[in-house]
Amino acid sequence: MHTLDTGFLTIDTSARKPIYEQLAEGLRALIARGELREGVALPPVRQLAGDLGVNLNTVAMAYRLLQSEGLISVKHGSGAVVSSRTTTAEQSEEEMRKPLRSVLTQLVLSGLPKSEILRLVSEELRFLTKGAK
Amino acid sequence: MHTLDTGFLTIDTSARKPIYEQLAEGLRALIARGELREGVALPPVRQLAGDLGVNLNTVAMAYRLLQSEGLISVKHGSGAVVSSRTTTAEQSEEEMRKPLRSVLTQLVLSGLPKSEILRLVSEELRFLTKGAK
DNA sequence: GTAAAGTGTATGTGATTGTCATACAATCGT
DNA sequence: ACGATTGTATGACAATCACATACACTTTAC
Repeated sequence: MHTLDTGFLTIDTSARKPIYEQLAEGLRALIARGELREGVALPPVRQLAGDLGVNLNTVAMAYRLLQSEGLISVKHGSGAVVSSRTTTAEQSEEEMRKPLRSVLTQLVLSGLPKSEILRLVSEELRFLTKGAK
Repeated sequence: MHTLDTGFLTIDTSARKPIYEQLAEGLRALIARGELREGVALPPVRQLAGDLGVNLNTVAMAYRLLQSEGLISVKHGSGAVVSSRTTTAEQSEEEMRKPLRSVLTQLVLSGLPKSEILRLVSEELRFLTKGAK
């Protein structure tokens, strides 16, 4: 498994999912958990790219994606800053359910009992909302 | 939103996710819920492809993917049959957690309260394990 | 104030991937 | 056996991803 890591972020270059997507996902998690709070500056694209060993444009793409979700504010010449802890673009309930259903289906098919799945979910949720203000 | 539909399966051609992946996902869900039970034959690739308006190879790719997960058995000349209700390849706990965390993160960032998320999860889980034997 | 350093952005290239059209091969029914 | 029905393999084309490089905006130092 080809993985790149900075301590805060881990990406798997052999995964089907694009690097810039994995990066956005990792940053999203950090923002959700409050490890990157509103107003905090994200590392410059070159620095993060260098740390991970990927191209700076790949990082830039992740930043633009997060910006389009309303989570960060990117400004040419200055940098990127966490701007919010909630996404702006609101999605329909069905759009939220579909990925959830997909993940739960996988867990069910893997043979995990319902109770164990619920335990996993609760644990992850607790972790995610730990740093809530 | 460009969507193709057969009543049982719905795919979104404008989505980032490949069609064959969406197809596999939909079929996985049908198997998990027990709407496609062990021994039942899947539609021929040409039929499903025709119904959806996609290429037969796209459907064939989905079938091969499901076969590699141990859910169905595909045989040249005969067809594809549901072979199991649990995936064979077992994944580490971390491999199962990662997609779950990603989905939950999205839900949290969308502003949904923890209680509401748990309700969603329970509801989907109940639906998924409804047709359990 | 202006230059240099530091920041994100735009452009173009090669490799990979997704979807398709078409031809091939295995199995089943009669 | 033969034809019909099924999955499979091959090759073409477009879209996407990650990269190298050059560009443009902001801040800092002096």
